[in-house]
Amino acid sequence: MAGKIKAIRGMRDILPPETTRWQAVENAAREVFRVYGYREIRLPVIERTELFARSIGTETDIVSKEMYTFADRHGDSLTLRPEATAAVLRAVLENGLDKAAGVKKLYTLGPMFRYERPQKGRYRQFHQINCEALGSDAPELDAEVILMLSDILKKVQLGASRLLVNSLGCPGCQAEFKAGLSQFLMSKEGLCEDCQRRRVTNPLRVLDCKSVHCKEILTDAPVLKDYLCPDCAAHFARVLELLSRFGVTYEEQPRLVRGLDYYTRTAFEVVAVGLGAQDAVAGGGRYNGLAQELGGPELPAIGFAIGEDRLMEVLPENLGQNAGKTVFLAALGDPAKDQAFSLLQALRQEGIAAEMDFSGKSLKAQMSLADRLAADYTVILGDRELETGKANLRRMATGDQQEVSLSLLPMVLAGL
RNA sequence: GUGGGCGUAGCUCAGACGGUAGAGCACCGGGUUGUGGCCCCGGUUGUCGCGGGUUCAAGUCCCGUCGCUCACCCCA
Repeated sequence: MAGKIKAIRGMRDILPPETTRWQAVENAAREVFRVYGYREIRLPVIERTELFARSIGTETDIVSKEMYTFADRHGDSLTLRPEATAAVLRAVLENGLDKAAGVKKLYTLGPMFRYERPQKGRYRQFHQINCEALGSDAPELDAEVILMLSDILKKVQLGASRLLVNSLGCPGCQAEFKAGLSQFLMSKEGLCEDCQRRRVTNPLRVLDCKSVHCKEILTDAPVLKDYLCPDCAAHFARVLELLSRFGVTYEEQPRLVRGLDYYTRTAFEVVAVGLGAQDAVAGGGRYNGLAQELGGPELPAIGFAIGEDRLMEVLPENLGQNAGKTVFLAALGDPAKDQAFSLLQALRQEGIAAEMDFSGKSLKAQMSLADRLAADYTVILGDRELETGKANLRRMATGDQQEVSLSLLPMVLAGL
């Protein structure tokens, strides 16, 4: 144990049967994306460091202290992606996808990396399901994206959760709010150390400080909603109206600002109960200025990320475990084994999950194995069966057994 | 980066005052010369995280170290 090489800190193996649940979630997401017109994009997990620095914001925790950054052999500074949006946008601009007609709807799945101290629901390599809709500032799109997220979460049977929404305004009103907030914060004593720094560098971040003392001070801080310009206010109202119309329950959360600098207007988060401190299973928002920030054209967009690792923690244990039937072939003696192997392949070609033992176990041991593999049926094949041309077909749940002609077995099993 | 808890068999864990390592589960075999799940019997598995110290003797005490975990922070 001492000398064995282990997975590195904050990274882990996801093993069966757990992987079945992951597949169920990913399949559900793909299906929902399909009906909403989203298509998959696959991206590198490494990008130039500058991409993230410019998009996420140098003052954010992600960029300032959580990135896996290293120099490659040519001395270029590269970073394991801490999130997907910047990379999606880079790919869109680089490949000219933004020039296509209509709203560009993309999704992507995969690992992200952040160098943080691991804890429950927080890993250094974690997995996200991401979607991005680019090319429209219409509030209907905001609503659609949130509805789609809601559909996915419903489909995977997420239990108790809350949807928090807020509007961060456009650069215009957000700047005004920041100024007002800044003034307010500067006039206050006793903010925590972090917030004293943040009130200068990024006053919005102070709003979701967890310190009870800071929260107290913030109770009569200016509220973003009061600062929204008419356009932003109307946009937000329309989004909320649509959510209500489709029966999505949400909570307005005026303190929700999120950790990335690029968000504008709609921001939202889904928190699950029973997850401990890291309870956000999904989060997202609009990022109208990001494309230009990255040297592209004006390209209003909105997206979200689902944290798969966290989501798994609260989903039903048996998610996706309703596989089709399994057949086990128990063979006695070499001639029967040989025959069984042919049958094994015949069943598999029919799409039936079939297994047998190659090691020459006793029938008892093979039955036991069939049981542990959760076989629904076991075919027993020995010299006697080879002679009569009929195998014993045993239904494991009941123990009922019947003789079936060997040549008919694949057909009979397919029909069960 | 900061704090708390914990590191004993593949897994979950027990090991009062230091005396030379156990249980359950799992796994393999037998009870049934060709029939699983229950039951019974037998068997395999450990550098007691690592290093050092105290001691006749350390899983047990002390120091250090590494790892895991939860929380702060932050976020998916």
